[in-house]
Amino acid sequence: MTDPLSRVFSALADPTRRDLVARLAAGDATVGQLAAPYRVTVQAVSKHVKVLEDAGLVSRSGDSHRRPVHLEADVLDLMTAWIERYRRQAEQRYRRLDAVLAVMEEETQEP
Amino acid sequence: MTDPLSRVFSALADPTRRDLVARLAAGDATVGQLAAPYRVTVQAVSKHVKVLEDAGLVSRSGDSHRRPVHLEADVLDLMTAWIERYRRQAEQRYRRLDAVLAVMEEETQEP
DNA sequence: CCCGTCCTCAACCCAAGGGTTGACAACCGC
DNA sequence: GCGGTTGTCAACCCTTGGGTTGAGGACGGG
Repeated sequence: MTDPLSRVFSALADPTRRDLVARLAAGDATVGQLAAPYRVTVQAVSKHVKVLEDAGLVSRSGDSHRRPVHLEADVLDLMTAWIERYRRQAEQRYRRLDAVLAVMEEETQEP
Repeated sequence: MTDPLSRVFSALADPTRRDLVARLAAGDATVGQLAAPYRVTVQAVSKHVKVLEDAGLVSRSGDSHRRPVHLEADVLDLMTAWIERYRRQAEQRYRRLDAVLAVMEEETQEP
């Protein structure tokens, strides 16, 4: 599971991590702030943040100890690009099928 | 992990399953046809298809034994909706930050 | 300078996931 | 109706993943 897309999808497969992303969309935050609302330990949240970081969804620019976690929204586009590609392809198939059905309908009406 | 969004993200976290989706976007196919290109056993592919089905990404309308697997593209919108929501929110934050910086710039120029 | 706070690393536990083999049910062609 | 093809179920292996506790490292405010 070394490919970037798998990491991103896998990172967002967890509800806690999706919640982290949702909250980080509203602004940067430290690990402590992020961990506060949950009942899990700070260590667990730290792990989650690391997973998000490895997926490129999040960054911590500073080298300080109490550095804020920052959402990297660009990576989200990677997913949307993948998804949209196949959604559109499938949609096109439907349209083509509709066209075929329309032609068939026409042909039955004038033999 | 019972929530739909987690299931969808988790389903697409696997490269093989993403490939299945990609191929199904081009048209329906049976499990056998789907399994052919891979080196894993048919049972493994059958499992993958079941995961996609549980996530709602795929359906098998017929009750026949050799029923074709069909991509349900609508579910992909569920993900895009989630992603876009937070991507835009983050984007807005940037714009607001830019606005603030612009105002600060202006104020320094006319004291 | 030093104490408390904040965070991470390490080791471990248990559940879930992807893979395999083996058996078996259901269908199709004949 | 029978034999081969096609797909799924079941049991099992091993790895990954989320969680915990325990220890320890690095700052920051006094």
